[in-house]
Amino acid sequence: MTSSPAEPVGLRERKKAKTRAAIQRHALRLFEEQGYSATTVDQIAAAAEISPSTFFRYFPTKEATVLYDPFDPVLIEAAVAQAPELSPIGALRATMSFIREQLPAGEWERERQRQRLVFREPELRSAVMDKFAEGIDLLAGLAARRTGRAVDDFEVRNWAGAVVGVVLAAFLGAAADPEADTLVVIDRAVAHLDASLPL
Amino acid sequence: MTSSPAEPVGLRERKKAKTRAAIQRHALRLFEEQGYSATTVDQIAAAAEISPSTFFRYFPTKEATVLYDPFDPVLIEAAVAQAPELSPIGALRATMSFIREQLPAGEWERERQRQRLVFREPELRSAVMDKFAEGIDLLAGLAARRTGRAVDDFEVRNWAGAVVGVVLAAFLGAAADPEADTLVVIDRAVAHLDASLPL
DNA sequence: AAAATTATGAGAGCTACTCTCACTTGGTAG
DNA sequence: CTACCAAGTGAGAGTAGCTCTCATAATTTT
Repeated sequence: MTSSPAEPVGLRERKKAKTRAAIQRHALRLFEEQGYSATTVDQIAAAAEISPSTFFRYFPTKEATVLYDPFDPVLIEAAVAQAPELSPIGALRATMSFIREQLPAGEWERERQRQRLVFREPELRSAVMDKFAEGIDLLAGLAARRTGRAVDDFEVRNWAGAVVGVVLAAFLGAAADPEADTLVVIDRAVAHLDASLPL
Repeated sequence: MTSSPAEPVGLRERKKAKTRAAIQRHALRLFEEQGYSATTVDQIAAAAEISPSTFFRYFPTKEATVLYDPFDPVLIEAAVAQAPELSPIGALRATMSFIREQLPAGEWERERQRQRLVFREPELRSAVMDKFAEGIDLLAGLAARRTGRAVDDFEVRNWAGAVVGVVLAAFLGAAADPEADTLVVIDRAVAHLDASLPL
């Protein structure tokens, strides 16, 4: 029984991780160069030097190559682990500082590229929206734990919805302006919301 | 003051409207009965007694049969037309009362069915999320006009994001509970937001 | 080194969606 | 009323995403 996504040990595991990374790298590059829908799975497979059928063993769909984010679970963990005396928004903002400090510059640049791609291509944007919906549950859970309220408390859920909405608006704004620093824009947005709708 | 989409005049137009309605009706019925992905376009076409190629002349994609809402533009128009002295949230709430009063009971029941379907099927949910993103622009425009601010004003966009987020959270909650009255739930949510984050 | 496990590739098949072309039907002008 | 034009339709071919199966090759394990 293999364990959780720590670091791959056997040769097999390492090879798999490498193949997965190669597929994603080439996919993102091709999408950037020729656009998302103009790029076929066969092209990605050819670039990554695997067969098309192998592609689908690594990613369930073409769009998963863009949506897949190995840092996601790490961030959630980091958010949960923030000092318990912080308010929900405080914890959120602290997590964002954490990202900025911890993530190597190269990784962050790639992450930005991914974001631009996702918000530019309509097909991908709708897929991402789903993640924002999940975010409501996630945030409600986080806030409930910190404030001692129930997860399905009306005010908690409403608050979580407002936060996600504000972040979404900030993202959409930042995606349009390539100069904008996403994290700064989001921080400003949640700070402003927190000032009038704290929890 | 038109409460329903423009009425077709010629025989041709009427026939087209009828075909479109038939396709959508059969599609929704089949989705309800067998699930969305288990239903093929060919089945829908057969049920509506048209050829598969004709299907795509009426709807660009399979999911469009669920997403297509002829009342959408009517609602937007209604929202814009609300008394100018109302606050943005006031106008929004007034528009919802308007829906309740104007829409025949049967139509509203069908609309609820559509909503349930859309939030249950993951493929459809992500498609709908895109509409919420559009909603931010829409609301920002509405609010900007009513308050005399710019559409890309930071507070206006942030407010619009919060409203959409809160509505989204309410929708997700209402979709889970078949007893809930969607309009009431949404009204409560925006009222609560308005109390602390007015514009 | 043999055996058990697992990754891979080739290929067949399904479905959403696009495009072209010939045919029919509704609207209209003479 | 007829004759013509425009618009709606269906048949069929083709592309791409995605699934499934089966034989082969690679990696562990014994």
